[in-house]
Amino acid sequence: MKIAFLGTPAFAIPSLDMLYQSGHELAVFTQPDRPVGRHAKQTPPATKQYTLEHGIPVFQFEKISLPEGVSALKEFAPELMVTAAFGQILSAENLAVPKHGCINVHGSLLPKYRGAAPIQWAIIDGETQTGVTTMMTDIGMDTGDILLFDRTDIDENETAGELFDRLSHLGAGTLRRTIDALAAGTLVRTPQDESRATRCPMLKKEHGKLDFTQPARAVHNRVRGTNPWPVAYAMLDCDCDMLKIYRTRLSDLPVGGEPPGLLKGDVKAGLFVRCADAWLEILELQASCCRRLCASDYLKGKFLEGKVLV
RNA sequence: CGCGGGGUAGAGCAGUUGGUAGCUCGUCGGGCUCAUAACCCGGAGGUCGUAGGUUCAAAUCCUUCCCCCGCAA
Repeated sequence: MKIAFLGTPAFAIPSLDMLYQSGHELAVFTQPDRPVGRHAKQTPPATKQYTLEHGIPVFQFEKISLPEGVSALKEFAPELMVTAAFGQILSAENLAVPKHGCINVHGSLLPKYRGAAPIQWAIIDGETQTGVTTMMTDIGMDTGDILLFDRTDIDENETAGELFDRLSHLGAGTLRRTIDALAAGTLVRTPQDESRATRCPMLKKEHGKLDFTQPARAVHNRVRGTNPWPVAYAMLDCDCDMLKIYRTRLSDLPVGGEPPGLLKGDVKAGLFVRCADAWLEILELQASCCRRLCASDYLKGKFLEGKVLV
């Protein structure tokens, strides 16, 4: 089948690869190269790199809904469009191009977690199960009819990055089954139950700010859900240094009347921060001057006992 | 040339009124102990990122370059 694939970051790669390996005629539409890193080096998105390695035509538009993008799409004349973490809103004009319409691969069990960061929010909210849904894209934000889905459990310590990776591969399988059903004419469209719909916002840096007056599990979920981006952080009150916290683990250490944010621990025992109801063990962190370290390494050269995170 | 922090034993750090290096952990050996990741004693391990300069003398002052990291984008 002639398919226009619209996707941008690594999440889209397994789906794109599946389509490529299946022998479909592909063209990839993605975002323009963006400045990345400390020196703002222009970097192509993951999907573009894939196309360059496999000789697939690639088009980059700031907004594919503008006339330029629409005409490029029409020129390719796909029978089907597939989107996976594309990052742009499609117009009715875009959607009208392919006769089979547009299938979106979404990282949640719709209608829950519509929007830009479903995987991270599922973890931040402490969900124990999530999945991938394929749906017919319409004008709304992830509101189209559901086609197929796959469920998966979320591990108690799984990070957003790890879940991202798993769901991207799970989604490739869901997409394959969806396209097979489309080709076989057995695809069933199920409207979303609006009463059960939830929407999640795009993640911003501020979403990584930790609040130790919350229960340890909530803090733990925040840490997991914001790794690898934007990454949970807190301030060391004594020297105003920012600590990024990459990994934590729930702990059953006995609690007394300690204030929230209090740190304790040593090289042997590990590093713990007091949350509303319990101590949370900090496993991996990074200060602004230093590289990322596991807590016991960090404690070799620092003495945090009694200091407070805010 | 956007702002800033940093490169010192295997690891994390201290040491900048210049006088060839210390701490914590690890590691090796010994001891204590019913025993131990606990405790005690001792040892090994560093051309202090690179190149050059100032000086009787540089981890420490000046200059070049390389690399790492936080912020901002």
